[in-house]
Amino acid sequence: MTKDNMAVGDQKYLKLWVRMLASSTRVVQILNKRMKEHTPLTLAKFDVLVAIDRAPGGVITMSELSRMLLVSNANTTGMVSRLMKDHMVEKWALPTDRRVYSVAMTSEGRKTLKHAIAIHKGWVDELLGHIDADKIDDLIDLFSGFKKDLAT
Amino acid sequence: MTKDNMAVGDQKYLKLWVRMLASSTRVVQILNKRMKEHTPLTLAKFDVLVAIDRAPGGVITMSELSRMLLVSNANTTGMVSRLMKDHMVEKWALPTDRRVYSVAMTSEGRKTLKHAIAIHKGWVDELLGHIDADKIDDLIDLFSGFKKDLAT
DNA sequence: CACATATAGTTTATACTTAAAAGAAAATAT
DNA sequence: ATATTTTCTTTTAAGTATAAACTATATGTG
Repeated sequence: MTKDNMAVGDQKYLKLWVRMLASSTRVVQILNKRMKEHTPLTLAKFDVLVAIDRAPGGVITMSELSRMLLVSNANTTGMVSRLMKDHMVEKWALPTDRRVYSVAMTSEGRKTLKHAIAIHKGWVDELLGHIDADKIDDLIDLFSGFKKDLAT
Repeated sequence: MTKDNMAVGDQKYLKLWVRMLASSTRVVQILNKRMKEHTPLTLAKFDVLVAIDRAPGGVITMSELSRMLLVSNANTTGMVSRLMKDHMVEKWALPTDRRVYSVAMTSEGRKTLKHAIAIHKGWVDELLGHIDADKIDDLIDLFSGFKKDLAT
């Protein structure tokens, strides 16, 4: 049964969306609160460091960072500025194209991230732990399916 | 298989969480953009109006609104202020307890919401439409399960 | 009554987010 | 060569979110 043959007045997709959004909002709130309590990072700053860490060589441009994080370039400018003030990352213009900036972690950033990754994983395992493990692969596939279609 | 007997180094919960968060973030971005294009509301303002609409008699206090929306009281103050400036809601102190404020929609708010609800439902059906309908009840149960445990 | 405590809401300071406009540098087209 | 366009990033203005401090009111308790 797809959208096409759903009964008029059926609210199932809406109900699912409301609960899914409430769940992820709540998990984000908890992860953010714990991250602030246990590290010098916020969840948003953690996400930036993870994206830099995953880039080849640990170096990434501002635009690539925006794409990874699903945020605007304007937001990336602000996040990187705040992380520079925190001495977690550094940034320099490419000599070959001075419009482009490279961003990388400082040693303090790498050390902070290493700790944060470990405790973050534990929290996620805890907060999602009620989900049956034999359902997880299906769910991963389900959410992967969102990526494709979703143009604005 | 629960968290207790998961293999060391298993990243399945983390992978699931990353995809779930990316999916809901993307859907929120799209819904917000469309809401701003097609109504005088943002998605956050829409959520406030929906919560008021669901309250008995269409009247709700600031604190109840905060609980419904899973946001801080401070944020509710700001949201309601902006919606008052838009002439979508009104607010008055209870005569029996002047600390407490009642919030309700104006007729303009109700008219705007009615239109917004209809088009929002269509967008959700579209954006979640790739999910098999026979999985939906299970998924609703799954996300309902998040609510219970999740203390900070 | 007076004083302590609790409750409802707002203010302030800060962080994160976007769209739109602007700036700077590079690429392309005369 | 120079003008135009494109690309990369930042700035600006506004909205959304929180914690912590504060105001106002209500409710004890002696």
